[in-house]
Formats: sequence, structure tokens, C-alpha cells
Amino acid sequence: MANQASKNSKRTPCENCPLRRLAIFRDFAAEELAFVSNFKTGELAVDSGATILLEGTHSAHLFTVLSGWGFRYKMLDDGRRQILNYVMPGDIVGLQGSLMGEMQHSIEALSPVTLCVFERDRLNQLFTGHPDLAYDLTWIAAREERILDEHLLSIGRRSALERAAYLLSFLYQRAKVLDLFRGNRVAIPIRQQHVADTLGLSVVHTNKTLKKLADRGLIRWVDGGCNVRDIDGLLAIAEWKGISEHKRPFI
Amino acid sequence: MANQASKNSKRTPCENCPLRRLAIFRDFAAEELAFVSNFKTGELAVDSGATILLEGTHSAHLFTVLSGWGFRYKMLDDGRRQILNYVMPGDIVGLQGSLMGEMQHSIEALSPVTLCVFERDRLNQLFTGHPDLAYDLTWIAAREERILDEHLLSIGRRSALERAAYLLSFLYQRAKVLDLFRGNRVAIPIRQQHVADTLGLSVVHTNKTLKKLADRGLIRWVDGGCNVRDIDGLLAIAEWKGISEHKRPFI
DNA sequence: CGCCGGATTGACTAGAGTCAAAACGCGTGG
DNA sequence: CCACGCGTTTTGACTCTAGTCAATCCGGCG
Repeated sequence: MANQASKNSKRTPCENCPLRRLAIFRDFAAEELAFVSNFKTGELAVDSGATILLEGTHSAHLFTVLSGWGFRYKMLDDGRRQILNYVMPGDIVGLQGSLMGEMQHSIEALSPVTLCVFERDRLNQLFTGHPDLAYDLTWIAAREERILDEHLLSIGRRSALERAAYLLSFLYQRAKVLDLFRGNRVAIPIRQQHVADTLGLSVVHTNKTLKKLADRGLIRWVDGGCNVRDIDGLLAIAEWKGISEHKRPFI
Repeated sequence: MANQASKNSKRTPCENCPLRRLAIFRDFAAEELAFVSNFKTGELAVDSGATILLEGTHSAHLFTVLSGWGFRYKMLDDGRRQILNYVMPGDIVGLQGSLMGEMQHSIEALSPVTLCVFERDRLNQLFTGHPDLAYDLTWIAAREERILDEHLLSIGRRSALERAAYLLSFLYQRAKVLDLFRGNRVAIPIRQQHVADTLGLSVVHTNKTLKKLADRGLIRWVDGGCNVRDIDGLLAIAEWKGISEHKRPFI
């Protein structure tokens, strides 16, 4: 049958979704689960470094990240790049494009990423048939907005050191609730270039700034990324209270 | 009758909403109009400089701006302020807070502002009974996200001159489609301090930057604000294509 | 061993912040 | 009608943060 997962498709059934087990995500009602399960038309797996969605294109799909890390970014014509936010499991990508047409930002994978695929054409089914899910979708959009507000404050008004501390504590906290670090042995999979492009700094100055954080024992650069050693220290430098989320929806 | 506007209440009936007449906004179906009209519980008028919503509070309402200008901002504990975006007629304010609880940004009026008042408790009526309006709400949230993406790119990667040109052309374009300038005699009601707090610059440096734009004849500071003289010149400096919106929803 | 993509460093430059004084425009009170 | 005060815009001088350029270092890998 078409909507039954076969063994080779590697498809994770929604009933078995590993994200649902996490404390940070809310529970689904059986009926919602049934709809989402049917709404999901497939699964996409991409390699680290791959472009998931490209600015200027129209995608017929939107996705929920099932596993892996990525980032959203925009570029100026002359090549300057600004990273807008990072995407992690449970995040929806491509919603903007689905609602409004053309994508106005790109998304790239920082690690191998798997995504649940949804058809944008069936979004209205969600709105008409499932007000609760529609509410969740709006909630998720509002959450993204809130994060962008915070980033804007950071880039606009914090010093380089504060910005770096903010960003790393932000990423650490988001990943932490998703249980992405197995006992801290896994690092945030970014290069200093990503940090620079997120904070609006040059790589050189970013490096010097990160060095200060490392010298104070707050972070450490390892194999393929950054390891947070002292989250409270980072939060203090950033003059930030951190993310406060108890339960949140996902689709 | 309770839901009938009296003459003294100065209430603008939705059927008569001046915003509906603007080409930029989509049309309402009669049935939607009826719902919104009933959803609207009042009207709020505030003076220039007033705080409409305050960070850290819980508001029982959300609003649509009917007339006037304002801005959203966040502050760090030590007083540094970052303006996140501007609000103009047709914009919804307080949605984030309504969905997620506490407000995490403040909103202040730049001119006398009137707002349509809605009860946050009745938002779920909108989601359950009016999928089309729910869709619009999500669309509006996605639009705000898109604008923030653009601002982030600007603050992070554009030079001071480019940023200033971007911001002023952004505001000009938004106001233009709302027919807010009567033949260009009305200016954007901001001080240079607002520009500075939006661009992440000091007032002094902002002044020097704006001076360059003024010297080139692109803008002019008048009575209570900024006058755009050469929108194409600004767009060129900002290396920006401008806003492209045909019709958009509003509630 | 030599190549390659990051991470580091150092020297120099340029863009943006700070401090402080002046110039302006406008409303108010004498 | 004019002086005074206040909020803003302008300017100039000086400081400092962040950018640029260029070399070096380092670990992984063919």
C-alpha cells in the first residue's frame, strides 16, 4: 500500500517518531498523529554540506527536521553571507516559502540531516481540518520570530565577546533539550566561519574573540566543532537569561 | 446593544475599514468580515511616545494597527536598545505574546496611533471557525519573519551607509503602499536616534552617515522626520531589490 | 612527505564609538 | 517680541574595536 512504510524506505513512522519521546515536545492526540502521519509523504536524507533549500526557488515541499543540524542564511550579491538561524530536530523548514511562494533564504546542512517531507499543496487541509495543528504552526512561526528578535538584539547591540557567548550558549541550550550531546562528547558541528557569519564579524576577529572564551575555559574547539564547557559563564558574559521553554509543539 | 458602535466611541466599523480600500490588502469575504467585526472588541488610541505593549508583561489583547506609526524593540539590562521592526497600519501587534504568553519585546508609538483591539482568549475561535483567517495569521507571522531575516542580513553584513540606505528605503516602501505620504509632504516620523537603534550604530556615527545620504540628495531631514527624495538611489546603495508584495492579508 | 582546509597570529588600516561643544528649531513665559 | 530652555542635529578630536592582508601552524589524508 502506498502509505505504508516499507523496510527499505528507511521511513520512520510518525507513531514511532523519536522526537515525541523528548520531554521538550508536547504530546499528540491520536487523531492529530493520524493526520500528520498521513500528511508526511516521505523522508529526505542529505549529506553534510548539502543545500536543502535554495534562495530564489519555489519548493513544492516543506519539511520537519528529524535529525541533524543545519542553518538558514541569506547572501548579498557580492558574496557577503549572513546566517539567520540554525535548524535542529523538530524545526520546520520551508514554511515561509510554502506560504508566500519563493524562498528568500537558503538552508544548508551542517551534518547529515534527515527530514520529513510534506506537500505544500496539502497545507490547507491542515488549516481546514486541524485547527489545533494550525495553531501550532502559527506558534512555531512566532517562536522563530522571537529567536530572530533575540539575534537582532545581539548583533545590533552586543560586543563581539558578548555576541559569541550569546550564540554558543544559545546553540548549546537548544541542542541540550534535544539530547543531542551524548554526555557532552559530541560538539556543536560548526566552524569558526559559521560563527563569524552569524555574528556579523570577520573570521579573524571571530577567532580572536573565541580564543578569549577558550582561554577562560568556557569553550573548547575540538575535532569537528565547538564544545561548551561552562554554560553559566557564557550566559553571564552575554548578559542573557537563556531560553525558557517548557513544552513546545511540533509537527 | 453591546456590539453596536455608538457615535461617541469613535469606533471605526470593520465594514468601513479604511485599510480595506487600499490596493495592497486583499478583500474580505462577507462572512470573514462579519467574524472579524465581531472579534474586534474595541479601539485604542494612544499618543505619540506612548508604550503600547511592554516587555515582560502579559497582555489580554492583541491589536491591529489602524493608523499611525510605532516600533518594536528590546533592551539589554544596561540600557542598550535595539529596534527590531516598525509597525504601520495593517500590522498585527502582540501576536507573539498572545500565543506564547509573556511579551518579549516592547512597542512604542512614533505618532498618535489607533488600534483595533482583540481578545486573546478568542483566538482559538478564529482557528477553529475560520481556517482562512488562521492561514492569514500564519502568513502574517511568516512575513514578519521574512522582514527580520532581511534586517539581520542588513545589520550583520552591510556597511553603515548601506544599512542606512536599506532602512530608509524599507520604511519608504512600506509607507508608500499604505498611501501614508500625501504627495510626499509627510515624512517618516523618526529621529536619528531611532535610526541608530535600528542599525546598531551610535547616534553620532548615524548622523554622519545620514549626512552623506542627505548631501547626495537622497534624503532630507525635515520638521518631524525624514523625507526620502530618491528611492532608487537608496535602493542602489543598499544593493537591494526592495519589497515585492502584491496583495497581502490583514485581519 | 606534501597538500589542504581550518585555526592562529601579527602588523597595519579603517570604520565606528565616545566625549564634549556648538548650532538649530521651536515652544513657552516674561 | 524676544530671551531662555530643551530636545535634536552637527562637528571636531581622539580612542578603540573590528577589518584586511599575509604568513604560519596543525591535524588529517592520499
